[in-house]
Amino acid sequence: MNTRAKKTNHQTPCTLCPVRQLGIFQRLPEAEVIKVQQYRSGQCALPAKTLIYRQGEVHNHLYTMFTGWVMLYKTLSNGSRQILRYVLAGDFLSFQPDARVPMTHSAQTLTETTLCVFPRQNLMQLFNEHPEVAAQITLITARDITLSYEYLVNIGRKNARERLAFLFLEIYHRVLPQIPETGATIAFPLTQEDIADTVGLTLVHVNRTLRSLREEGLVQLSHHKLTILDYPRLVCLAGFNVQSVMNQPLL
Amino acid sequence: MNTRAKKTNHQTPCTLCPVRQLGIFQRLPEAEVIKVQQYRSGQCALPAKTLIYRQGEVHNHLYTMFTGWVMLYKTLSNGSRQILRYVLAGDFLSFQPDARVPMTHSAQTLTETTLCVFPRQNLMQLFNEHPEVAAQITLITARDITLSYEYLVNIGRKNARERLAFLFLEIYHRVLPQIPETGATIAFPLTQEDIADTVGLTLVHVNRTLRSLREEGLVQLSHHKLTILDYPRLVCLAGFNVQSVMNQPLL
DNA sequence: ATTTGACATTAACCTAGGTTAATTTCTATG
DNA sequence: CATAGAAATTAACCTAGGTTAATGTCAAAT
Repeated sequence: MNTRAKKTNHQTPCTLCPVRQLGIFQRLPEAEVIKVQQYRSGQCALPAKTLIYRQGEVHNHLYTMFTGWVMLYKTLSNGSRQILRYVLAGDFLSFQPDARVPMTHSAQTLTETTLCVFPRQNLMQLFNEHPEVAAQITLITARDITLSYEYLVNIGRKNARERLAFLFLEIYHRVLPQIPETGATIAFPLTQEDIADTVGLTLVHVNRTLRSLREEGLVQLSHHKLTILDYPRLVCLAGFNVQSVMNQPLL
Repeated sequence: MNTRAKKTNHQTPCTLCPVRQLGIFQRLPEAEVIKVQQYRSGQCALPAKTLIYRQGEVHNHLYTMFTGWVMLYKTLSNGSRQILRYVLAGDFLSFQPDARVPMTHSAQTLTETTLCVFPRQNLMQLFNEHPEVAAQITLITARDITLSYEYLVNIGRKNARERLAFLFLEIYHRVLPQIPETGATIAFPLTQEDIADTVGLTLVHVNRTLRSLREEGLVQLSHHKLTILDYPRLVCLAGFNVQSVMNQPLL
């Protein structure tokens, strides 16, 4: 967990950034190392399983995902964990209302990850100078809420098979924004325990449910590869709607 | 449901608005009637149980709650319902990334409600002219996500008693931002079915759980009045944290 | 090539919460 | 004040998913 962040040798220009609309962001001269709060350059590369920030601690940076997978989660006093969201290329990270208030959740990399770092202090200045960026941030945040609401429905009102189907479709469409062909495969770095903590089940029941989905020829998940076998039936089972999962255009 | 919105006789000046930070908003010459899309003045009063907008339909207005209770919810194809959030005085309503995309959830009044209406078209203009407002909107949105994440934990990783305890504390603190004395009572317009659809249980089990909480002297809920009997034990049971529920100051 | 620890898999058993359905308040309305 | 519909309450029974625990598989590290 104490691994140092590495400044990437090759600094991608923001014009090539997956978050193109945020290209107005100035590259910043410094970044940070996890936890230790040490400054580095505008992009930083983190190994898998690195804690980016921890629930209950103050954190003063904003990030944009360049590559990799990050999960946001909360830990309860009884030790259980609820995963809130997976952060993928182009997504925002660590946006909370007040910089002085401790983070209400933790963030950890699932895979090797490259982040773009923005010190939080400049945020108000940025809003003043670039209202389009402010609007963009607001829209992205609104999208995040929409997704979060989908998660609420998923956990609150669906059974195990429906919950997994939804999660797979959500992730698929965020990784590859297209309708999958039969047999389409993506990398899927979550463990079955991660899946369980995302959809509000136990890992044992996730395993049972995965078998059931596999036996019915809906999806195949093994060795961290996810294959969509029957997209239409999966969409129907999950009650899935692409809109709720994708970033929307500007208003 | 087709009830007309009434233009309130007495138009409260924005300076007296519960959402003080949004005082920069111009009062607008027109507002709207529900669904029918008919325009009225800047504030409108709605009776209880009125649909403000419906999931799947395009909706072109933004609202601020002046008084009353509104719930946001999604309906599934199997007929079940997940309530996403209760909107109280000072909160935002109907903010979605793209005005052209149909709403992903519905909004309905629980009580008599007064809303302040802002046509969505002016939003980008507003961002340009008043970056402080943009920042404020962004912060409120960020707070909404924080709350939504609490709901995820509540539904995904807590048992029935914990879920209800959390909901009661959340609502209490949003209605009356203070630590309740023993015996403190607030109006609580939700039915047991509403509670069930909020916390991912059935109404029968909500009723059982309410009895259990009452018998242990934690809370009393009857005739739409909620009484907090043992705040400390309730906080402990719910794993409740006030920060996650309240609006934060400006950054 | 082995070891080690993290993941995945399965089975047996159990319980929190769901289902159904009947009965009892409320509360709004004429 | 009578009545009807909505909301609350309760009981009996049931099942989806949880718990525990044993075993198997895989990939990184020596």
